[in-house]
Amino acid sequence: MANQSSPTNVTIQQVAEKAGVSTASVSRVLNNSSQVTDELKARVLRAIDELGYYPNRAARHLRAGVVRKVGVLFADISNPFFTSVLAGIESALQQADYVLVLGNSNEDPRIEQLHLNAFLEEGVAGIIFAATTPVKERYQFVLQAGVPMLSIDRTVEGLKIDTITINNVDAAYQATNHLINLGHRDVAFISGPENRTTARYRQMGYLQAMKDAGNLPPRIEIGNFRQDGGYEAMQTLLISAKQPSAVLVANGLMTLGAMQGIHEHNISIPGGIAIVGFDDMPWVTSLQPPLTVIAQPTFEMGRIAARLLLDRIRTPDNPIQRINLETQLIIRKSCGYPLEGNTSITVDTPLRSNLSV
Amino acid sequence: MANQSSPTNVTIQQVAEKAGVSTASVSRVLNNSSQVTDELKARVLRAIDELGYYPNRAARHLRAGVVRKVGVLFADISNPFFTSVLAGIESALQQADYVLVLGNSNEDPRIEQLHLNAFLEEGVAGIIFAATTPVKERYQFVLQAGVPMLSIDRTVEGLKIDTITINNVDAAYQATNHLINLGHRDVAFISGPENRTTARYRQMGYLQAMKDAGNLPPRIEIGNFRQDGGYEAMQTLLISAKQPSAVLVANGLMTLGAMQGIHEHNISIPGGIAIVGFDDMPWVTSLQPPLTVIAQPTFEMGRIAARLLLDRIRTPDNPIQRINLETQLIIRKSCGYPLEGNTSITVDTPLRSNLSV
DNA sequence: TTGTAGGCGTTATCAA
DNA sequence: TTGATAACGCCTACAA
Repeated sequence: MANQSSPTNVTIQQVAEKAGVSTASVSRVLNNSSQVTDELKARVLRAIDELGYYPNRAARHLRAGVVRKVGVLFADISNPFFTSVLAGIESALQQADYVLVLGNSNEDPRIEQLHLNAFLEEGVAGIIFAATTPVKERYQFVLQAGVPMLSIDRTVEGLKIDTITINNVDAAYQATNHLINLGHRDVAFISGPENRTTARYRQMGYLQAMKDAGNLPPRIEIGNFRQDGGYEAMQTLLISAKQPSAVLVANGLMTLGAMQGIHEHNISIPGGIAIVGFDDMPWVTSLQPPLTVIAQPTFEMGRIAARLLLDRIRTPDNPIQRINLETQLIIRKSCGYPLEGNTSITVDTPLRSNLSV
Repeated sequence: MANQSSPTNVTIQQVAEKAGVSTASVSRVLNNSSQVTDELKARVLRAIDELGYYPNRAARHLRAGVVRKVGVLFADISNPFFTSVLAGIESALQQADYVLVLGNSNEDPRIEQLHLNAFLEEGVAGIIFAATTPVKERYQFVLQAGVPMLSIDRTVEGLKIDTITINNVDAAYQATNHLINLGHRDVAFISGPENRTTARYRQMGYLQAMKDAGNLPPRIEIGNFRQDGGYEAMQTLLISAKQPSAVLVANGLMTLGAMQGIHEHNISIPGGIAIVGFDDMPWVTSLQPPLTVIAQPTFEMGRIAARLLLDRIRTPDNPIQRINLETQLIIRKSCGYPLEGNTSITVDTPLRSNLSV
């Protein structure tokens, strides 16, 4: 009894016939609109059940002109950071009865364009994305098509769209400061690709903190935001003439690579080297020692992004919002205790934000 | 110049008018079908460009009755295991020019039903899912609607659908054997929820290995497949009268929890306790020591699942396939070296499969 | 080669 | 309260 070409081919027509009513009545029952006799309603519902009827969204959408569907385009869906954000988005969309269409650009602007086009054709009501490039021209056509976009995690300079990020500068500043307060003077920074705004801003925070601490000499290695990048950057630091006594790593995957590098050199943490990572990922408490990290509210970030986008869809002309979320420096054991007693940061307490992007 | 309610509201009509041709001609250009004058084509394309026209998929789908769109419904999208599978699916779908609609059931059968309904309404051509329950009746209605399903990671007994899993029994058997060959006699197993087929099969493999090794006494703790579950199960084992000398953990997140528990008790690995985990996740090489694990081919699993489903969509009446993928025991440093010299397992070599589900 | 027109499944308007 | 019908945007016979 396999269905031929088109799945779910029972229509409102057939339901109407079976129930002995008009299609209009069936429609009314479906949308439980106002006035329908209980008797009629019952007949229709029975017919629906017996036939295994499902409304066809394509037809609904065509008719209504409005679509409860949102496109989500990430740059690397296997990065746990994005995964967690995705979970937040999914949660909010589901609550609002929106469907989520997912794409992965894999950091490739070409693939990104493909997905954006597919989203437009699919008729999504809005798009949440993490841009692969900072070139605003690549994204204009979506806005021109009347589809609102929301940029998450990264910013696209000059593009007038809602944006949700974390306080990158401040977060890196505080983390660096934490290390400096513990007595470290040689604090290195493993950064990310320079065309990524997150990398740039975090680097700014790091540099500022080093400067404010009396012009300590900065030391920066650039990684690729992936595990191998963190590993290699750490190698470079460790085999250099003068090893840093502490290091701040700009994202979660690179932190893993860096840890591996440190272990392989049999250097103790925090005795031999102190380390602060980004992202409070599931594994950080299982590392040895448990990691001090800058926690981003990833799930919340996704939730807020989705809500903001839905608002925008409803009221397109509201003022553009750029939301900057607070991070939290979570102190565990990878940095040790004060070498000089002057730290003011408390364990597990959110930081004040006194710097902003 | 913000668009009102409906996005992308320029239609084939308007393009036709602007180009001074009929809608049929525009359509022909769009689907670059056979015969159209280059001159006409050029005019149409220009009009399309100037108006920023995008075809409306709802209308197309309504017309065509067939949809290049697949639903993916996972039980926990923030579990990195699923994330990696998802990446594989996305990759295959994108290649085939299919759109991916994502849902997260959060292990809740009610939400699962909601998503399945939404998928049907959305008109997906097929569904890939990880079942929240083993009750086949919950899924029948999808098949009755003519939409093929593919079960991934888990099986739904009695449901005649394509299924793709790993050789759970064999994998657990081999891993347990590895520990036994290293001289361990008290090997515990941290299992998962009993209504999950993966947990059941892995447990079977463990029990069989213990039995085959001369009826070694098994010891099983049930966790929830999440991090806290692994932590608690490990606590129970460690504070018990007789600590096991080795433990096998049934999934990746629980392994993290177990590691944390071990570290907190200041027990050395593998000296104090040996551990083998499931899933070769990004973090396992950064743990101290690097973890010996059973690696599932997660990305490939997703890819194969997507391809299989697309095949099924094209040819619905082909015989049902149940694909069982090989795993690989990757030996690192969390089990130590042979206490009695009789292991036959090589580092990083795929295992033979001599047991099957 | 190009145009006309009907219909895909639904909902909303209007009439009964 | 219920029914008939037009329209959403697109594609494809069929006609010109």
